[in-house]
Amino acid sequence: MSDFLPALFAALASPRRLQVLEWLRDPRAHFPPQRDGDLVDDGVCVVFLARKLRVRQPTATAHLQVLARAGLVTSKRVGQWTFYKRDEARIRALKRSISRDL
Amino acid sequence: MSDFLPALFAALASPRRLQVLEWLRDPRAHFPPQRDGDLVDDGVCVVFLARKLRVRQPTATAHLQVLARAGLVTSKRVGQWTFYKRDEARIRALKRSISRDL
DNA sequence: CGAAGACATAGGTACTTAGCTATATAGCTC
DNA sequence: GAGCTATATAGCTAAGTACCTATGTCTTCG
Repeated sequence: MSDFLPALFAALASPRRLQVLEWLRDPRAHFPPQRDGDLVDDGVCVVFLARKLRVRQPTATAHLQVLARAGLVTSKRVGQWTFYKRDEARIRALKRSISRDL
Repeated sequence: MSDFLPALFAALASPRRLQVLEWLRDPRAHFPPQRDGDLVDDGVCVVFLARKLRVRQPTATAHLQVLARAGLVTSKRVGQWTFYKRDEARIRALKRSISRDL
C-alpha cells in the first residue's frame, strides 16, 4: 500500500478543497481575468480563491498548501502574486494509484 | 461535485482503515479460519481485525463503522459475531466517481 | 522613498478525531 | 439459568484541523 495515500485522501476530505479543485478545472468559467498572469497557463491567485471560498486569505493559503503538499496543485510566484493551478499529470497518476491500490 | 466525496475521502484518510481494506482484499492470506462464518463469503470478525490492528476492540469497531458509512464495507451479523467484508461493487462505483469528478 | 497590496507565518480558539476504559446487550454453552 | 464471549455504546482525554486576527516580508506604484 502506497504510503502517500493517507495524506492524499486527507487533502481531499474537505468540501472547500474539493471545490477549489473543481473551480481550477476551468478557471475562466469561475474567475475574472488577471492582470499579471493567465488564469489557465499560470493559475489563479490566492485572493480570488479566498474571496470565492468566502474565507480569509490565510485560511485559503492553508488549504492551498495542503493541496500542494498532496501533489494536486502547483504554485508559481510571479511578482507579488502566487498563482495556483491543478497538476493534471500528477492528478492522473494519483487516480491510477487509487484505482490500483484501493 | 458529488457531495458524498468528503466523507469517502475522510474514511480513506487513515492508515489503519486503508490497512483494513487491503487485508480484506484477500482475507485468507491474512486471517485464520473462523468457526461460524467464511472469511471470504461472510467477512472477517471484529476481534481478528482488532488484534491485527493492535488496537482495542471498540477502536476497531469505530474504524469499521466509518468504512461502512462510506460504503466501502458491509457488515453481517451472525450470532454473536459481526463479519465485515469489502463491498466490491460499491468500491468500483466509488473509483469511477473519483476518476470522473477529481 | 512611502504607502498600499499580496501573500505567508504565528498564535489563539473551537471543533473533530482516535485512542482508551467501563459498561451494556445479546448470543453461546454448559 | 449462569457464566462466558463478541460486539456496541458511552464517556473521557490527547492530538489534530479549521477558522480567525495580527503581523511580517516582499513587490508594486505614485
